[in-house]
Amino acid sequence: MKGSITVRDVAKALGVSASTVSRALSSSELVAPRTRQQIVDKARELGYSPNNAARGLVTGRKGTLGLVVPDLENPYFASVTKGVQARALTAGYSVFVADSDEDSRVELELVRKLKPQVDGLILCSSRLSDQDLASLVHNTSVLLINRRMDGLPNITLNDGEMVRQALEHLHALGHRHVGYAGGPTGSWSDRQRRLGIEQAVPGLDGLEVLSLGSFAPVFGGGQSAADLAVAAGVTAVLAYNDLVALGIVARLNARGISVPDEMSVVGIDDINAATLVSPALTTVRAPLRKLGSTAVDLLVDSFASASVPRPAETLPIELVVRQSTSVPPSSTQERPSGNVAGRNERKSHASI
Amino acid sequence: MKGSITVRDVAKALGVSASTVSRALSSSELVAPRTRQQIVDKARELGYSPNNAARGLVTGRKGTLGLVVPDLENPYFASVTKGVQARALTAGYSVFVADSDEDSRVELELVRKLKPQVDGLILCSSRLSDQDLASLVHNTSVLLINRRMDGLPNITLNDGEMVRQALEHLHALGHRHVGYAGGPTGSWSDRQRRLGIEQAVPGLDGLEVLSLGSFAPVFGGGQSAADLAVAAGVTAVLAYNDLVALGIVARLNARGISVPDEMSVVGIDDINAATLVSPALTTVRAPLRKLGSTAVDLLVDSFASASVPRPAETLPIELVVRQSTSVPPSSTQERPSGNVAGRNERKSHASI
DNA sequence: CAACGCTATGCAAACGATTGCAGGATGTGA
DNA sequence: TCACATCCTGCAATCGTTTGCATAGCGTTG
Repeated sequence: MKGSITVRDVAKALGVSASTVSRALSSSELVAPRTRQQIVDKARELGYSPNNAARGLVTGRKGTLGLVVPDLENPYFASVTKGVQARALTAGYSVFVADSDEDSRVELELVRKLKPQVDGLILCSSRLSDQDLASLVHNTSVLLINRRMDGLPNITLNDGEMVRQALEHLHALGHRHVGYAGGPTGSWSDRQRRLGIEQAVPGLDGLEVLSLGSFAPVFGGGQSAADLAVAAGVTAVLAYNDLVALGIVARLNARGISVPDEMSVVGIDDINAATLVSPALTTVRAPLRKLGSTAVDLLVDSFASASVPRPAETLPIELVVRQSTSVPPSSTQERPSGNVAGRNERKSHASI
Repeated sequence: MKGSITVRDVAKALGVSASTVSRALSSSELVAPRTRQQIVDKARELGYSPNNAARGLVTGRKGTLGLVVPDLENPYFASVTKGVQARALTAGYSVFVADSDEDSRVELELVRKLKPQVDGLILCSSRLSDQDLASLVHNTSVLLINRRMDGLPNITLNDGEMVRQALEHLHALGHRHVGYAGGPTGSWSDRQRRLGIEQAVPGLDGLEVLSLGSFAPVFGGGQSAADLAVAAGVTAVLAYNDLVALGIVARLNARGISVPDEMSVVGIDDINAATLVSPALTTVRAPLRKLGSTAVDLLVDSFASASVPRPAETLPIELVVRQSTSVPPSSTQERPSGNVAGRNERKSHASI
């Protein structure tokens, strides 16, 4: 900060002017090749690195991006952040990371604070209301992850395809009575997934999907969901995400119910922890890092051609079969906890 | 960004000079109360917000901090990052987060790039060589987490106390033959822990601690360590961190060796995943978020009184007993895999 | 009433990089 | 050898803010 190397220092060391140094390091064609090489070498030798603030002052381009996530400790967002960070680095941006702690008021404050400091803002699974979101559009480039809003560039996962692949897998194993441990109310992704379930069920002969309710998207949420699944008498559970699935598995284990012999469990996301537990979790892999890196690409593209927003992008996903799913217990075998909840009469229909 | 309001706009609107506006909005006492009120009102009315880049250019204070971690997806660093972020927010700083991907060359590049953009840099578990690190000291305020270097403010966990509490716990349960699944060679923390083991063992009657080797601080590292532990014939393993411990537990489970009945396992850190598995991990809790928030405090303090560096700080830790530890199997009971490795003859001595 | 002191304000020079414009060096062709 | 085009390079202004210095205005006091 104090005695840091400036473009002038490099210039003086070579007996050229500051402007030549500046040109040599950016718009390469306007300077003689030999001079340029000398400058580049000298700059590296002196450890020169441009002062972004000063550059931003004249160009308007600040070289920074902002990323707001609900919870850095959630492995989902950690992976997305990692993807954003890596891609931003190669694209020449530094990134401000902010954690809203799942609080929309904090998120709004963060966005306000970050806005004037960045070239663009990435909002991941934003908890902001539509109108708050809309008020940002005017002065800033914003990109949404896991949320859609007209006029804003965004990127989402194919939620419908995720649940379809999971259900197909369970159906193929022979399961006909499946519970869905849903995500938080108001979650855009959860809505998409319930929609996807409704669309997938008719194509899967004899399959019935029962909503177990809405749960916090964390380990504890899964623990509560587990008991409801047992009570409902389903043979398999599809969870909103891996953390919920892990909670379910843990709770079933604790109750002495074997996974997958007595109950199959499928997660979504394929976070790292999915392989750390036993049985390892069958899940639908979401390319989380790619979600982050693509977000950066789209945002940076939108700087160049602000007028032509790319169509909303959807990333491909993939089922990963591990040890938490298997064929259902033979129908003659009695379930330990009994089947108290009346089973839905309708066949081949999701009661979501 | 384009037509944003400047201090000059506010000045013109009131017929005063830009300097007066600047002063009114910062060093409040130098301007007449009435004028100041007018300026403040007008500024708010026009929606003025200062351009941080321009301010940073002249004051040198940029209002930003930089944080470099080896891997954002590692829950350890995710928690530290969360702590840093939260504390920086209340202290009025935005924070650049960068992920070095465990690569010291990448880390050096990141540091170079971040250095001129921030008021201070927090390096967590830096992989940098001492000389690279030393070269940064000159121009920048740097704070080290989990590493000590003379002249640099730093904060570390009490590694010696961590292993001591873990060993005391195992000793109290009756274990006398304990393996240590160590961290990566060259890790400052691992060295401290081995030192701590040597110091703790003499006080624990009859205890013998055997080094199982050095392992990558991840799940896979633990899996390899597990087999060595069984071969060494120990009744308990202390792991370098929770991820290693989880790997050990998983591998033992896979081999049909019961934890904790046949082998006890203790981790370090208490990451979230420690409770997600079964058996839940007994571990030594490290206050990771506090590690991050304290780091910010120390760094910001160092801005004010650069000449008086605070003494190196060490955070308290705490043993958390869960289900992965128990009394050792009775000595008459034969271990499944036999005890092939000759047991160290020395009593009450760590062969670390 | 004059001289002095204090306070509030303006002027202008920075900070470091970029960029339009002008001018110097060089080479080519007549 | 001269004119002219071409290609590099330097000068200087600029971005928005802060801040040392100068000064105008005012009140106070002897």
